[in-house]
Order: sequence, then structure tokens, then C-alpha cells
Amino acid sequence: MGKFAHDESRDMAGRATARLRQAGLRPTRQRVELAGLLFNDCDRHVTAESLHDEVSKAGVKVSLATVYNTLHQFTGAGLLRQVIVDSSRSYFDTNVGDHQHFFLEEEGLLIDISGEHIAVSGVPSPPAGMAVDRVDVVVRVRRQ
Amino acid sequence: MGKFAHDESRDMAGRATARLRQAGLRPTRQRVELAGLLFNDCDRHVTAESLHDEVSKAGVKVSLATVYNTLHQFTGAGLLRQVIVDSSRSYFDTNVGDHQHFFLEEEGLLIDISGEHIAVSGVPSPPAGMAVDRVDVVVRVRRQ
DNA sequence: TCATAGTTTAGAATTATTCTAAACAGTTGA
DNA sequence: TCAACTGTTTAGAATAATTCTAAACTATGA
Repeated sequence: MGKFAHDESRDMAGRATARLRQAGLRPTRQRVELAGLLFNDCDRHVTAESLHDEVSKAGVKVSLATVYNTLHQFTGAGLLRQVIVDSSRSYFDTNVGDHQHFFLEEEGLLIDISGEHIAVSGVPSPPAGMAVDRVDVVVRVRRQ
Repeated sequence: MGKFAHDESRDMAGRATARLRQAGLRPTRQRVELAGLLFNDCDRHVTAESLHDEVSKAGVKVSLATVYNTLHQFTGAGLLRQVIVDSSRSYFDTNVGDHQHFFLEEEGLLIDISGEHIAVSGVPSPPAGMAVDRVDVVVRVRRQ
């Protein structure tokens, strides 16, 4: 057994801290906790509310305002990407690579579609003086 | 000169009334006014707020709640379609045919892309028990 | 350890939207 | 034409997601 009782969570915190520093964000307790939840396992889709519930249930005290701040800071730093599929809430995606989404409208659930699979063709040239920023595809599905 | 001083607006109102009846909606003063603004010229993209401003400036008294109700009723009746591009407001599109959108993020402006031009390929089959409802493409553009 | 600049937070404020219930208005049948 | 019925509109309150404020806190570098 290692020197510490919590080697695993120490590693997680360590990785989160490194990632935050790389992004130019001061690794505060709250940011390290949130980054730990967001980035240590597989890709995830969260809302401010869902992430706040999750961190709270893990016994960590982080205010909802901080969750909002952090999600926006992470997005600004390129660690997250905002996904717009629902006019009543914002989703954030830990997968910032080239991909699109299925959206299960009844459950409010997002599923990634790899950018290798999906392609959009025939996009006309943008209006004069405008440049394409991003092409978003949302495949809305429902229980059949 | 015709029997009435406002043949043109009578026609517009008449067409709006017919369209509402076809859709199974009672042609009230408010609905006729709003349908007149929405459907008499070319395709349009409106928000509840923008349509309310417009109808108010035209000197017609319609409450904002009624504008919201009406936009949803028209959408339910297939006369409008809701476009989700911005997490802070809902847009409604009078073009209910097959098409996609440019979204000018800085100005909050939508521009139609004909369904003839654009195509999405390589959409994987949806999760088990789910059927594709719609595929939405948003080409986000900004001043270059 | 200290000073500083960046962070967090509770709670208020904001904004888009929906709800409520009372007044109003199309429609229908007599 | 006229009730009377039912659907519609409305003001204002309520809701929900998000942002703001300003005071308390904390990571950091000297």
C-alpha cells in the first residue's frame, strides 16, 4: 500500500491541477473538484444544475454561481464546449474535438456522433464579410 | 376605386382568416393581425419580443402573453417552426419546408439555407428504440 | 509571512417565458 | 338577432435559468 490512503484521488486532483495551470486558471479547491468530475472519466455532457447536484452529492460545498462561472471559464479556456439544443438550458460538453450530437428530446440527453462519421455538404458561401465559425448538427430523436 | 378604402389590407386579413380556419384556429383580431405580419410577405424569423414590438408599433394592442401563446399555437398547427440557435431566446421561422440556417451570432440574425443545397451524410443509426425526428444544421458565422 | 490580485459566495437582480383567473369575444343554434 | 357556450386574451404574478454585486476568502510570489 502506498504512502497515502488516497493515492487515486491524489492523482486525479494532481491531473486536474496540472490541466488548470496549463489553461492559465488558478487551481482553487472548487475548480479542482469540478475538473476532477468533468475530466477524469469518459466524455460527459452536463448542465450547471446537474454538475452542481453532482458535486454537492459528493459532499463538496460549491455554490451554483461558482459552477456557472467555472463552466464559462472552462469553455473560454477551450476545456469545454457549449452545446445549444434546448432553449431552456445550456449543456456543456467535455469533448471539444470535431463531432456532432444526437439529442434525445424527451430525456434531455446528448450522445456524441464522431466527426469521422458525419459530414455536411453543400453549405453555400456565407454572406459577404462573414466567415464560418462552426457547423453544428443536431439529430433530434424520440422514442418511436 | 373599390368599394372599400382598404382593399389591400382587407385581402391580407381575409387570407389570414382563411389560413387560421384551415389550421383549426378561431380567427380572433389578435391572431389575424399576427398572421398578417408573419405570412403576407416573404419568409421571416421572429422572436416573441420582436413580433410584439412590431405589432405594437403598427398601433395594434396585443399583449406579450398572447404573442407567446400565438407563436406556440401556430407552431403546433404547422404554420411556424421553432429554431434553436441561442440559449437565451426562441426564434420562430415562417418557412416550415426543408431547410437549414446560417446564424449571425453577433446580430442574432437567421438566414435560410435551402434544403436543396445542403445535405448531411453519415448519420449513424439512432440508439435502439429511437427514431430520427429532425436533423438541424446551424452554420454559425461571424464578421471576419 | 504579507500583500495583492484573483475567486467564491449569498443573495439580489435580471430576463425570457409560463401561469392564473377574470374579463372578453367568436360562434352556433334558436 | 340574441343568448349562451366555449375558446381567447390579458394584466399581473410566478417561475426558472442565469448573471450580478460586493464582501469575504485564498492562492501566489516576494
